[in-house]
Amino acid sequence: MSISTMTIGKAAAEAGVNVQTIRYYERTGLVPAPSRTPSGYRAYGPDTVRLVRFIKHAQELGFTLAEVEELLKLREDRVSPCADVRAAAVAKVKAIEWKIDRLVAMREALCALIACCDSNGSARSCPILETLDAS
Amino acid sequence: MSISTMTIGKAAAEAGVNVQTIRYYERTGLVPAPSRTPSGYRAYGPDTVRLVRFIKHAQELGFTLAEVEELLKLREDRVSPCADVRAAAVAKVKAIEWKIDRLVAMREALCALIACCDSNGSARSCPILETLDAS
DNA sequence: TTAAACTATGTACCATAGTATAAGGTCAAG
DNA sequence: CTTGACCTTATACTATGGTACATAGTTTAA
Repeated sequence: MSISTMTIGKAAAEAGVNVQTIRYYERTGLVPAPSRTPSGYRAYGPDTVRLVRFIKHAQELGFTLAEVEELLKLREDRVSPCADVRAAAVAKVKAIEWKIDRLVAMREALCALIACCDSNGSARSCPILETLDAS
Repeated sequence: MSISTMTIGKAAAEAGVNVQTIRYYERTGLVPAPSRTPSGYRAYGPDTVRLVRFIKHAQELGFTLAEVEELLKLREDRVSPCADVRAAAVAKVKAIEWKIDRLVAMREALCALIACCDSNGSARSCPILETLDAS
């Protein structure tokens, strides 16, 4: 194990996931297979920790692993013919903006609910369903 | 089937889901069991369609069905002692704001990627991982 | 009045994203 | 030089969110 490489246990701890999760990502091709020590132990550099953290952050935002893979492909392909890559990135931005808009609407609805709760008025119609109803 | 009630097929079509999905939501308690026609057919009013659409919208924003249930409970409980409900709503708002912030960061990263793609410069480091790295 | 198109229940299956377990090999500390 | 904490592969199991299928009853339109 050279300097600045680590075992899977260390990498998993640093990334805040468990060991099996990293192996699962490797199996599915989301995280590249690392080099091995002479005895067969996986030897990870800090990039893998960053990558796994990225995956977790993206998942918390509601991206599936398949979508994360797309995002990662954008990064990898950015040197090659730009047209497709750019289109994919633009599509992702649109999807993200749609999510942001809907989350903002949901926040407004919840804040209205809280305000209504504060003023303790009699129960009228719920602002959540109303706001989210508009597709 | 009275006026303004519909069969499960009609309700599912209006909500844009399939029939089994509504039955699944009923089984899990997410959607209330509707009244039945004499022959045992479920008779839905327009509220169910709205509810199912709400669930689908919330899911698209990355909320799990369990979280959707929480959101719906906020609505139902809003007449009862406000303290807990308010706290739950505030917590949800915080979670939503966290999602918004991260999505904005992700959008910025992707826009930077697009800009870099447009200017067609030589490949430097990827802005996606950098921006999302900050937890 | 009968065939198509719906509905009912119940059970089984699917994809996604892991998590656990078994059976064994490796390494570092006492 | 062994004990315990780590690593290996392989396989099985879990939870979530449905989806499909089998079997049967109902409704509707030609």
